[in-house]
Amino acid sequence: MVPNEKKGDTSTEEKIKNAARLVFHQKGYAGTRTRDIAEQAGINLALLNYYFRSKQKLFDLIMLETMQDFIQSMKTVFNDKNTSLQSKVEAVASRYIDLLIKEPEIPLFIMSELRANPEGLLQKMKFQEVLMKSTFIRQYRIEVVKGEIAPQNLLHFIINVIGLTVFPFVASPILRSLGDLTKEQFNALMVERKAFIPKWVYAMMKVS
Amino acid sequence: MVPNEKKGDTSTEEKIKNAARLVFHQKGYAGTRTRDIAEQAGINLALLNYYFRSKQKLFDLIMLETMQDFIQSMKTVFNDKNTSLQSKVEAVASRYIDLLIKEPEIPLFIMSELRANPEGLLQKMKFQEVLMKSTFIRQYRIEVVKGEIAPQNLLHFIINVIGLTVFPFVASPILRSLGDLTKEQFNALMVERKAFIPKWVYAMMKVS
DNA sequence: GTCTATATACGGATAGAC
DNA sequence: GTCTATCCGTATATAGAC
Repeated sequence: MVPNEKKGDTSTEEKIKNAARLVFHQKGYAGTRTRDIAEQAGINLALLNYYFRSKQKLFDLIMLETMQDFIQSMKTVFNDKNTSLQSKVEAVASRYIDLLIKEPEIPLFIMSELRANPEGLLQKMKFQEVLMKSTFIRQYRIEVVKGEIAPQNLLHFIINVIGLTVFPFVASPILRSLGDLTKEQFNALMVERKAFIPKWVYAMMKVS
Repeated sequence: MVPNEKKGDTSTEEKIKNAARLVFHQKGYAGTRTRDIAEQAGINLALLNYYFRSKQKLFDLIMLETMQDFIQSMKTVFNDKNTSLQSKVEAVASRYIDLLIKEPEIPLFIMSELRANPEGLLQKMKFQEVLMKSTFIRQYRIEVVKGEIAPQNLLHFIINVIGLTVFPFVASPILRSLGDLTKEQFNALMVERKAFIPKWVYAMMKVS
């Protein structure tokens, strides 16, 4: 029987990767047992080592892919020369919120694992280069010069856009408990924010 | 030799607790080895179990204390009937930023550990009651009625205040890498935010 | 109360049959 | 490629001497 490796996610290797992504995202590296992954994938524990050599190697792979997905999805938006700064903020908020409704554990996963591994991955991803040299940032600087935006530190702007978008997902257990919200009610609240965030950010950035 | 139990942190029990707090906050429950705690405390591993029975019991204690400290420090602010809403936002931002500069790992610690343990602690802490029945929230509602604030969902207001304050500390590895900042430069940026956040929040909340 | 030595359990990884 | 059985290091926890 030839395994259907091209059909997408049915190959054993893909099943393991998908299971690993799920479990690692939920429990982090230290909290995950290879046995959990094997069970989730519906395969035998030995196969995990057969395909990926070790827990660490499998984790590194998932971590890299996760961060790439998270960044790559924004590169296009940031560097579109045909859209205004404000519409870029709209696009970022909208896309991230859609993504995070599907995979809400990603930010906490990335940030938790990054505290252990300080500089390793961050430089490899050239995070700084991708964002800081983008059209997005150039447009921001232009608006500051034109007086449309108060001349605060650029990082405040970035923190605010990302924070308003991502933070509620990081803190969702607390927020859901505070408002006594179901998962659906919480998600609806996040969808509301898609329209608010660009307006909010612009209002903030007029403040000196 | 009588151990100086009253002198503060010199008793063995306190030494272990302080070490445990430090290590758990940095590495989380799963990532921490009891040996790390013993070493950090400068005591023998067996003493840890002598005083606290198990890793789990010690962790539960630290977790509870950490969350209480985090909430308790705000109860006073939230319920002060003699200060305006805006000055409460100022006080919250200012106090949290001071606290987080001293102990920046706390938010990530709480949120990471909360994703595992869903409802257990949150209800025990009566988070909802403390905040939702506070003077802070009553004043917010009054300003909405008076038309000073656009009638958005109350949770957006809370998410925004807390998010703008806490998020940068959660994401600090990424942000520091983005801006190529030393710890000191990062902290200075956070101090700047003390003054900005109340202004920003007010500007946002006028937006419909 | 504090130590050394040790029991016990658990998790990652491999050997080897099929 | 996939399984069962097992090895072996590591981590929590306890026993027992001092």
